[in-house]
Amino acid sequence: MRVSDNSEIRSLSLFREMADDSYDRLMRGAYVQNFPPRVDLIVEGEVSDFFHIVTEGSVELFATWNGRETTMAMVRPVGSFILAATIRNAPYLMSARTVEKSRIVLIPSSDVRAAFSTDLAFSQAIVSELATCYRNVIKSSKDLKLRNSVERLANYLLRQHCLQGGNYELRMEKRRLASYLGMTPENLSRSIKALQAYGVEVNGMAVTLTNVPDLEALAKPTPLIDTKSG
Amino acid sequence: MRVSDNSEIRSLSLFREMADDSYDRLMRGAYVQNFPPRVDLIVEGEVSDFFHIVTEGSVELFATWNGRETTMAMVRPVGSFILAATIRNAPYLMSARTVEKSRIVLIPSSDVRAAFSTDLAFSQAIVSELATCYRNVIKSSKDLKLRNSVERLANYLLRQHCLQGGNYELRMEKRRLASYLGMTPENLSRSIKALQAYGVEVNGMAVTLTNVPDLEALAKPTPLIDTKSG
DNA sequence: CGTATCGCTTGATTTGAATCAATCAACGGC
DNA sequence: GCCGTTGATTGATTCAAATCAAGCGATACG
Repeated sequence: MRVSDNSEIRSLSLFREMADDSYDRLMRGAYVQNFPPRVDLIVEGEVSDFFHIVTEGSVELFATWNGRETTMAMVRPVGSFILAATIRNAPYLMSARTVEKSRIVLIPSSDVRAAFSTDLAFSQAIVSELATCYRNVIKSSKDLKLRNSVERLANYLLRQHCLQGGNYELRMEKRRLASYLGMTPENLSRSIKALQAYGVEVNGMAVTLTNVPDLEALAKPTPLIDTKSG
Repeated sequence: MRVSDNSEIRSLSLFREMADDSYDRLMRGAYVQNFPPRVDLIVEGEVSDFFHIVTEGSVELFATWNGRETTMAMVRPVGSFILAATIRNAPYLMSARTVEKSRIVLIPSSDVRAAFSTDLAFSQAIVSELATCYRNVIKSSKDLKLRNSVERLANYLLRQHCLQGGNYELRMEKRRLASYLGMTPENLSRSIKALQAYGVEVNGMAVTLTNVPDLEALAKPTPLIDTKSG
């Protein structure tokens, strides 16, 4: 299948408004690749070769320093990553690895930069995308600096409840969730236990919230932190 | 003075490449205002009316939740803030207040959006600016999640040493610095004391680093966290 | 089928950081 | 010059979270 025929990609807000010829030119150099789980896709510090789009599976973005590692984000279909490094032609700030078997579209960074320097609609879509990403990172910074670990977990569970509805699945291993939320796996276990008093039931990957009002009273969610858009 | 005559602003990377007529049109609706210290310029949650540029003084960006408050950034001449909210026409995620007597240029948000939808050069400059901002926030997120408070302080001191050179000034109150670094004022005091063993001397606002190699050995700075660009 | 592995949980303990409390120094206003 | 306020420091204490250690349960595998 040619990448340019992939309507899933074409309908992404990033590409939706692009002129047909710019889009086709951009996708001419792109290719699709399948990866098994636990494969390193990019390593922080390397210079950006490709812009990545996840069409199947899931990818973990993480960062390391001084032997420590932390999960920064999970990217699921259809989502992209490392747009800013691509645009700036700068080194990646995060590493990426597949969590499950995944299907990734790779678009040469230079093609992305070429397209955005000629196509106004694409340039504007990138502005919009970057502004959204930026605001989302600001939100997680606020989450980290203003809340303790139980509060972060409570708000995370409510956000997922809102996105997935009713009884839902934790869509990542608890160890990864712990790292994403900025705590240890041990502490995540204890935090879950602490939230049982607020109607949180977690069995393996299955989550049930039996008392949303109480949980919200504790979590105090606000759109200025908890509504992730884009 | 007409704002459009202000070459300081014109020479910002954001406006440098703009066509003359777009720039003039954009600045026609702009105005300059002087504020005393401790004035609230914007409050988080409000919808973006103006894009702000600091030409004199300094502005603190901070965020609040549930009665807590944290300093997110300091903006100094010539720097801008709240570009993403302006672009997205979305509520501010942070509040801003003047720290000293400050001179601020205010550009109506709608004018910024109008300019960027017609001027490709401006649109590209915004892409570049947002990508930089985004990467800078990712860096501070990594700083927060991967380092403890002494390590964050040590790296902060080294970054400032690099920017300001030799013996330099802490350009903000210690209480604000503490909040920015994600710790209490008491703990900042203790962290400074702990770094005396690594050649850090702090007298009031004056900082002297007498043993940079040792401090670097402790701090382990990396461009992937500590080189803030833009 | 047993057993090795891995992730999760639980309890005990330590540690880093916040809080509480008191003092001190600098500054501005009267 | 003298308070009153504000920010910085220091010490004592508390608390949240990390670490250490052990056991559990599921899954993979020889």
